[in-house]
Amino acid sequence: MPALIKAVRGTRDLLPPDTETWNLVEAAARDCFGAFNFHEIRTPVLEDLALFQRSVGEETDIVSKEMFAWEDRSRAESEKGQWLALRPENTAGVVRAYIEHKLWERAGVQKLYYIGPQFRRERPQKGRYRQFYQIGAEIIGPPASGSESPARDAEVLEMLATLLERLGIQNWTLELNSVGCPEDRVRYNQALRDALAPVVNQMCGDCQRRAVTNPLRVLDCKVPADQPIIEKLPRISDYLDEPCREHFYEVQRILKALAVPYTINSRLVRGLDYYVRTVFEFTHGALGAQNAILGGGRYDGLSEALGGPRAPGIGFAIGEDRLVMALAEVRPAETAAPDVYIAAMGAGMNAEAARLGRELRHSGITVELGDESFRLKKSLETASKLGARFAVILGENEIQSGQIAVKNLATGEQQAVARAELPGRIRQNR
RNA sequence: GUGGGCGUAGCUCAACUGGCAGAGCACCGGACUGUGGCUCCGGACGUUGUGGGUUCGAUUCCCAUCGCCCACCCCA
Repeated sequence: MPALIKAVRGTRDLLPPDTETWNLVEAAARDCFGAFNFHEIRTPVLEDLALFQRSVGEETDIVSKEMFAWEDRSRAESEKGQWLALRPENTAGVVRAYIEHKLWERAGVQKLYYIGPQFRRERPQKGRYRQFYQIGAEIIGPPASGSESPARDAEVLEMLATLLERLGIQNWTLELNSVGCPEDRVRYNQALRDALAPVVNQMCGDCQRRAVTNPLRVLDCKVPADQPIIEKLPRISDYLDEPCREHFYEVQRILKALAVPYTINSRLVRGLDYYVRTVFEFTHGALGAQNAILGGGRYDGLSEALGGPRAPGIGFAIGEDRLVMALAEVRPAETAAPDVYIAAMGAGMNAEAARLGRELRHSGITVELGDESFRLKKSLETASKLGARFAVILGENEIQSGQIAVKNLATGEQQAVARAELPGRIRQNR
C-alpha cells in the first residue's frame, strides 16, 4: 500500500458542519460590509514577490523568512526568472490592483473588501496556520475623495464593531493607537533608542536584540521583569505632530459619538512597515496566545511606495480562523438537515424518486434520496439520523394510487397526500 | 528556526513492575421482507505513527524519525 498523502503542515481541511460556521461568518461580513457600501474585490493568490518586499517591508519577518516564494521555472532559463510569492496578506494586492486599474478615476473613495486564503511559512500553533483566511476591507482614494479623513477610520472601526455584534461575539476589546507619520516615527525611534541605551542590558535577550533591530517591538515584550522599564519608556503620543494628534483626536471623538468602546494602548505597534497614524487591534479572550482576531491601520503612503499616485487609505484584516474559533464558543456548528427524505422502494423506483425530488426541489425544498434497494426500515432509519423532517415513501402502492405516504419523523404521524399537493404540504409544515 | 507535551479502532480513551490489544460512542447487518427513535443479538473494525535496539516476550523500556498539539520568535 502506498504511503498516505496528508494535508501539508499548517494546512487543514474544513469539514461539515464546521463549514456552516465559516459560511455564516462570511455571509455576515458581506452583509455588514454591504450596508457600509463596500464592494468585493478578488485579487490573485499569486503575486510578484517584489510587491510584498516594497509594501510589507523587506526587513519584516513576514517577508524575510515567512513567505512562500520561488523563482518561476518557465522563465528561469532565460535568466530573467520572475520571483513569485503566495500572498502573505491582501492589502498589498488590493493597492496594486487600485493602481493597475486606475481606480482613482472612479468617483469617490474606493471601498473594497476581500475574503480569501493567505500564506505564511510559520510554525503552526493554535489560531495560526500556514494557509489561513482573512476577511479584510480597505478604504482608499485620492486625498480629494476624503480618504484621509479621520471619519474613514471611525467608519471602519464602527463597521467592525457592528460585525462582531451581529455575530454575537462578546468580550472583545478594541485597542487603539496612533503611530504618527513617518517623520514622527523617526523622532520617536530615536527617543526610544536613547531611553533604552542605559537600561537595555537589564532586559531580556529578545529585547536586547529588538532594541537594535526594531525598538518599537520592545513595547510588546511580555516578560514581567521588563515591564517596569517599559512603563518608563517614552510614549509615541508625545511625539506626534499637530496634524497627527488632531487626526487621532477626531477619530476618538467620532467613536465616542457612536458609542463604540475602545481603549488607548500606547504600546500597540503593528508589524507592517506601511502603517501610519491610526493602528488598531480587536482582541478576544480564550484564543490562547493568538488573541488578536483582527488588526489594521492607516497606510497613507502605500500607493506611492508602489509607484502609484498619492492615495491615503485605511483597512483591516480579520483572522477568519480565529473569528470562527471565537464564534464556535457562542454557536456550536450544526449540519443543516434535509426537509425530505424520499424512501424509494422496489425495482425501478429510483427514477420515480428522482422525478419527485426534482419537483420538490423546484419548490425550494431540500431533498435527500434513498435507494430502491433499501428496505423501508433502513430508509426511515437513515432519514431519522439525517434529521429529515419528513420521510416520503414511494413504492408500488403510491404509484398505483397516486397518494403518497408522508411521514412526519418528529411526531410519527403519517398521511396519504396527493402528489400535486405534496410540495405545499411540506412547505407549510417546515 | 527554538523549547515542551502527545501519538492505541472513525471518535473519546483504557491496558499493573514488560506477559494473548480492550471499552463506550459511532458505523454495518439481523431480530422486524412497507414503518425510524427504545431494546436485544451479531459484524467489521488496528501493521499500537514509522524504523531500529534491549528482551524468551515491547502498546509499555531505549534510540532515531515523522506527524500533531502548545508555547517562543514574529504576527491576523
